[in-house]
Amino acid sequence: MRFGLCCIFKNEKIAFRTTTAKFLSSLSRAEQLNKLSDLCYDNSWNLLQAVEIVHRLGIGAFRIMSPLFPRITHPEVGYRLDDLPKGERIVELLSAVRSFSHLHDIRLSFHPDQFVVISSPDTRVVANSIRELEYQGWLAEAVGAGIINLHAGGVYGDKLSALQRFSQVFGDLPGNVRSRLTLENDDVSYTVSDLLPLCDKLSIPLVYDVHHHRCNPDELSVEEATELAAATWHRQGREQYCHLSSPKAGWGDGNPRPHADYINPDDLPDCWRGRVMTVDIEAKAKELAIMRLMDDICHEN
DNA sequence: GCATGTCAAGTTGTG
DNA sequence: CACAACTTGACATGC
Repeated sequence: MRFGLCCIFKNEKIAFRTTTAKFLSSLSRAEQLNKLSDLCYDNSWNLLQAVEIVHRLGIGAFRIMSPLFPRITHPEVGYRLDDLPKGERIVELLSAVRSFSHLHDIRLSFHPDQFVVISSPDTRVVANSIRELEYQGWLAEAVGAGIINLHAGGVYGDKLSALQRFSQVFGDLPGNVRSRLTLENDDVSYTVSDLLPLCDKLSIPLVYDVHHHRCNPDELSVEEATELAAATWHRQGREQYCHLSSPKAGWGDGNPRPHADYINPDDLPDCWRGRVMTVDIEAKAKELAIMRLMDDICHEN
């Protein structure tokens, strides 16, 4: 079992930068591109540092934050890498990330944020989502990331119609996105059993989030969901990918959805132990939570 | 410096 | 109806 870190660190000195469209719009175009160039260069450099640190810590996967290149798909202040003064040096850094990750078997992934909804009935939302996915597909190719993980989106009163729209848009996505796209069960709407038929039909691997499953259960047990999700990966000869977190407020009274700082080892399903799989750890204490969990598992028995 | 409000974007459930 | 929650706070601004 390999563990994955999501986006940022708690203690390590890695700080990804960002900016706002509002601030950029106060600058001339040349000033915008200069600022964005520095920022994207810094973020690419930090990404290379990040995968090196991850490897040093014995962590086997890393989720890359979506806004690595902030506002790149924004309608007013958006840009292309070619537009940036340091564009070529940025490409070299991305290439270095790919080489390092490949050499040391670090699995890289993306998780587009909540604004990417390809099942929306609103065509503008879908168009924006496709633009964002095209950006992430290109970036994933550049850094050697194999996964772009999405939620199914809203229900809009009818899950089947929503999934039908998902299916149609999926068919029109560029190949570098489609080959990386995965679907994850969420904590309010779509369960593993909601998604499995679509995953089977479109050959989309299913990322099984056990915390979401516990918040939003279906008729499947954790063991069954694990096996059924595994099949969607193994059919393609790929290693299964899952998500794990612990509830900040515990499993008793209160909202179990917010994530705790650390992982309670009891929340790690028994049937995951010893499996060949990747488990992204969604915990506020970031790499510290992963280190502690690996330590806890070591000292069990 | 440091505190505070703001930041492109969607959808749902809760109080 | 406002707001939190979601994979994740960082930055701009004003004192």
